[in-house]
Formats: sequence, C-alpha cells, structure tokens
Amino acid sequence: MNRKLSDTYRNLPTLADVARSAGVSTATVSRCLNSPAQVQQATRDRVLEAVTTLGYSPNFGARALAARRTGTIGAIIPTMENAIFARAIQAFQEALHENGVTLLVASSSYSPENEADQVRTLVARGADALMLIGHDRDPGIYEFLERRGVPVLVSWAYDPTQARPAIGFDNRRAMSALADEVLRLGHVRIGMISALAAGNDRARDRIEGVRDAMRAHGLDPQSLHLIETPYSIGNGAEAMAGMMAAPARPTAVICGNDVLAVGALQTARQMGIHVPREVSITGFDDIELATVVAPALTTVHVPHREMGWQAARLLVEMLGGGVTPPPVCLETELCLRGTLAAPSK
Amino acid sequence: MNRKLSDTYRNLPTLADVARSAGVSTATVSRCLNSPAQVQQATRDRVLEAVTTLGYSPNFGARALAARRTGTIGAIIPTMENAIFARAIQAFQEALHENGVTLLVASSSYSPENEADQVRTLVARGADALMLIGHDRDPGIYEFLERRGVPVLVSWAYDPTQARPAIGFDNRRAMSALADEVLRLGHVRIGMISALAAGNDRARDRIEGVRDAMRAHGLDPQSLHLIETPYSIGNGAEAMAGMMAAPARPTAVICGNDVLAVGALQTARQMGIHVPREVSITGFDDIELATVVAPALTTVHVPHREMGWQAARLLVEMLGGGVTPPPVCLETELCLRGTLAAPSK
DNA sequence: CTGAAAGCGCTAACAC
DNA sequence: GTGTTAGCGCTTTCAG
Repeated sequence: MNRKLSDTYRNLPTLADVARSAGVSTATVSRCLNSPAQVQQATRDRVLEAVTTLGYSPNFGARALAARRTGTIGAIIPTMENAIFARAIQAFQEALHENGVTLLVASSSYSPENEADQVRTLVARGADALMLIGHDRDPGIYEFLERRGVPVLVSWAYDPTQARPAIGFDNRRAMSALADEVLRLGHVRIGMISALAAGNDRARDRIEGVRDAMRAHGLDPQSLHLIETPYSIGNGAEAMAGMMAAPARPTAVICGNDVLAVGALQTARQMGIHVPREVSITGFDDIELATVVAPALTTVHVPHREMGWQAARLLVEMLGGGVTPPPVCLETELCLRGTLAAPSK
Repeated sequence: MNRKLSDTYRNLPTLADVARSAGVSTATVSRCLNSPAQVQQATRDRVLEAVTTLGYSPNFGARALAARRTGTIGAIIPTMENAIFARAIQAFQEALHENGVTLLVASSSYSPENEADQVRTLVARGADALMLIGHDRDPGIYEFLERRGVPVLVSWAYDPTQARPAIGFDNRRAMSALADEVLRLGHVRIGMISALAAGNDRARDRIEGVRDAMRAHGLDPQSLHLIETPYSIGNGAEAMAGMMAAPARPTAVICGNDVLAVGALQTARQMGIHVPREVSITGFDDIELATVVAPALTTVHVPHREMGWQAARLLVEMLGGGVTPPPVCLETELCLRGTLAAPSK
C-alpha cells in the first residue's frame, strides 16, 4: 500500500488492479467492459469476478478523456416547472438510458441568453450531443456547436424549410386545424392568448395558424385580438381578464397552450362568465391539466412520449453513425371537449 | 499542423495551444482559469485574450481526471411527470448553477431497484455528490456511496432519528396538523388515499400523522379506511370511486398528496357527490394544481423552492469543506381552502 | 508569481 | 484472443 493519495483516504480500485487480480492485461479488462464479445468466455468470467470482488467501477474522467466522448446528451428545455415538457423528457431519458446514454437536463426559463449560456455549460460538461426545443435561436449558437462537432437535434417543431435534424410537429397546421373548428362553429370575434413570440417559433407558428384559419373563413386576420404573455396559469388568467374587459368581447379565446388556457378558464369562472356558453376557450398540448379542469379543455393532443423516445432514437443514431437524419414530422390530434361550443346567438 | 487526429477533422485548441499562444506555461493558463487571483494581472489578460481568440474551452474528461472531481451533482427523484418535484428541482438547479455545479437529474419511477440502478449510473457518470428523496432505501446503497466517498443529502424528509445530512420537513407532524383540523370539524368516518407505503417513508409518515390525530381525538386509528395506490390523478380517482362505493362512506378523505386529491375530486364530481358538503377532500404539497381545481384544495404547503435552494447550499458546503451538516427542518403551513368543511348533519 | 514535469485511469491502435 | 504501450488534456506539487 504505497499509493500517494494525499488527504482523503480513498483508494478505489483501478483497471490495473482488476487486471492484476485477474491475471490479464488492462486492455482485456477494458474489452470485457466495453465489447465483451471480443473476449473469450473463460477470461471474461475471471475478469468480471475480479471486478465484483474488488468493487471496481470505471473512472468517468479517465474514460471520457481516452474515449473522447462522455456518453452524455444534454437537453435544454424552456421550463421544468410545468408539465409541458415533463412527459417528453421522461420518455427521452428512459430511451437514452436503455442505450447507455445519460441525460443532462437544463432549463432556459424561456430566455435566449440563458439558453446560450446553458449550451456552453452543457458542452463544457462534455455533452456529446444536444437536444434543443425549436429552431429559433442565434445562428452563432449553431456555429459554435458545429465548430465543436456537437450534433444538435431540434424538437417540438417541424419546419420543412429548416434542414437540420428535427423531430416535431407542424405547430402552424395543428393550430390552424383547431382554429378552423372554432370558426366553423360560427365564432367571429376571436381572441388569442399566446406565449411571447420573440425567440419562440412554436408560439409564432401557432399564431400564424390561427390567422390562416381566419383567412380561410373570410375573416380579417388583423382583427385577431392577440395578447402575448409568458407561460403561466397566472398570466393566462390576467390576460383573460383584460380580454373580457374589452368593449367587444371575443366569443372564443384560443390559447397558445393548456397552461394559459387553464388560467383563462379560471378567470372566466371568477368573473361569472359561463364556459362555453358565453365564451369558448381552447388550449394546446393536451397535458394532464386539460382533463382535470371542468369543463375539460378542448385542445390539440401532442404525442409527447413518442416525440421523446423518437428524439432519443435519432440522437443515438446521429452519435453512432455520424449520420444526419432528415426532419421527422409527427401527427397531432384535435381533442374536442367541453370548453368549445357554438356562440350563443 | 501535425496532429494525428484520425478521421473526424476536429482540432480543438488545448491548454498547450493557449499557453504557446500567450507565451506562458500550461500551468499558468490552468491557474488563470481556476484561481485567477494567483496570477499577475498582466499575464492573466494576455492568457484570457489567447483563450478567446482561440475559442478555447477546457476538455471535461481531462479536467475531471486530473482534478478528481467533475463539478456535477446527481439527483434522483421519484418522477418528473408531475409537478411535485419540479419546483424544488428547478430551484435546486438554479442554485447549483450559480455555484458552478451542474445538476444531473434521473428519475426512479418510485421503484427501489430502479433507484439503486440510477445511483450506480450517476456515480459512474462522475457525480461528486447525490441528492436523494427520503431516507428509506437499502442500506447497501448508503454503504456503496460511503465506500466511494460520494456524499449524500436526503431531502423531502426530516427525521431526527436519522443522522445523515438532510433537508426536509416533518411529514408526520405536518399531516397530523392537517388531520387535526379535519377532525376538529367533527368528521368521524375518515378515509385516506395514500401513495404506496413500501419503500416510501414520506408516505408512511403521512399515514402515521393521520393516525396520531385520530388518537388525539379519541378515535380508533384502526378505523381509518386506507387505500394505497401509485401517485397519479387516475389512481386517485379510482381509489376514490372504491371508497365512495363502500357501505359507510367516509365524510372526509385525506389524500397523501395533491395529485391523488385532484383525482378524488374528479371522481366526486363525476359521481355527483358535492364537495365539501357531502365529502371533504384534502391534499398535500400545495402544487399549482391545488388552486386550479374548483373548489380549491385544502392542503399542506411545502416550501419547495426553499428546500431546493437550501439543498444546493448544503451540498456545496459538503463538497467544499468535507463537512457533515446536521439535518435541517423546514416548516410547512396549512392551506385551508374550499374542499374542507364540517360534515353535514 | 511562474515553469517543469509527473501523473490522473482508461482506450485503442498495433503487434503477437 | 490477448498483451503492450502511447497518448487523451488537464491539474498540481515542487522548484525557482
């Protein structure tokens, strides 16, 4: 026992210890751990036994240094505080875990500067690849990642004009389909409560989706009463209050997501405005919240779990083969529930 | 340019490149980055300039290997799918980030085996320390961490009989206070919908809290109609349906957390049972959901954000000084809202 | 305050 | 199949 580990008395076994104990070379031990097929059964058994008796576990830094990769993927989501991204991230993590990849999650709080910062942090932490939400960000970020050879997968958005790998859905078309449903019922005065559109392509696309539908129904898209506010139930409630105080109240309020919609619903209840008789409200995402409120929220179902696990699949593919898969478009689905009805005449 | 980087053309600058470019040794560059105070202003400026012009960023693996730490802390929470842990984790992450520490989050899906697996994964990923929820787990896990010199902080639970570092609240006392409030209103037939108690000390403590209150009010704790079920709105709803179908319905149903309570509320609504006139329902945690439902949920407020950031503070302390801080107990608060009332006679 | 140099523990050619 | 060995890029004594 003549190691020179200074103060902290921590003498963890190393590859060399295992090799010695099993009477093989370090290379063989390494192979047993990384590509067992290359090692003879008998040798392997001996080595694995040594591993367990010594309680060996590889040193992360050393491995990362020598292999030039960490087996870690970073994801930056706008927020962890509500359920919007939770389900997808959970599925994403599970699928990555099955492939021996660890997920590092960070959140940007919907701030572009914050996100840029997190990108740098994750790369500095050795993320082999990144999963980001939406395409819309400073091109410098993409250049930085390119230069460092860190592949990126964009998720939550499908935009055929963007060539980079992506898995998502067509926010504009999905919202347009929902708005079409609203307009077909005869609503003419339309309100919309959206997330802040700056730096958020999903929010912008959803707004445009509503305008598309208005055009298709012969309405002036400029007549859309639009309020932008950060995502939160409270903000949705506040925006709704403003909207309902206006002289010509909309008869239908389309919300950029379920969280805002639930806030709007809350305000309607407080103001004694009946939903859907006096005002219809719709959401987007179909998170659990949507079916918990009464009446249940009409919304657009997003295949969160599938998006999560497919994202993992794509990323693992990108890392393994160095390939650049084409963008994947998932289908969304209209959920017609209690908060939408024809305007009362 | 005579590097031997094989196929992938990726020639990122190294410490040595920076040193050469700035005309100093690698040691000096390292110091500039890690303890700038030790370097003369002029030298430092020169080095930092070289860093930016070369676009240098340290290699994670190399740094981890040489420094024998990664600057990463792992957290394992039971689930990311609902908001119970979201707020605390968000605060935890923010506070760690401010201290230059990166958070690695994993979830166990409330499965002990899964958790044990994640512990090993996180340690293998180089986590310098771990944050776990609750004390209750196989002692082997604590031994494993001890042997590897990985400090642990338990959170979400305060149990004075456990010596290890912890930050949480007294689940038993908090639930007892809530149950006391219920019983004081005159409820006698009490139901409880709890999370699975096996391997979950928080759930067990909350059940005992209810029983404590019953004893204090002269009721037989055995008369508590208890149903255990995994956390989810759907399961809460189902348990409630079973409970309301029983011959002698409880007049108050105490739920182990808000998620279950919201499910119970949903069932009551569907069955046309008025809350709180015909049955009172209470939750625990005070997540956003609690105020979104109607009537709003009577529950126990848990200081999630504070728990998160204090956990970060403690962990940073433990890593820095090698100290073992004593357990910290936070206060919870009763939130009396619409779902609780005296039983109708 | 700065430089020289010895590793940190592991992987991946390459040789046998 | 298995062994040898040269690094991977950085931190950290130890001298100066």
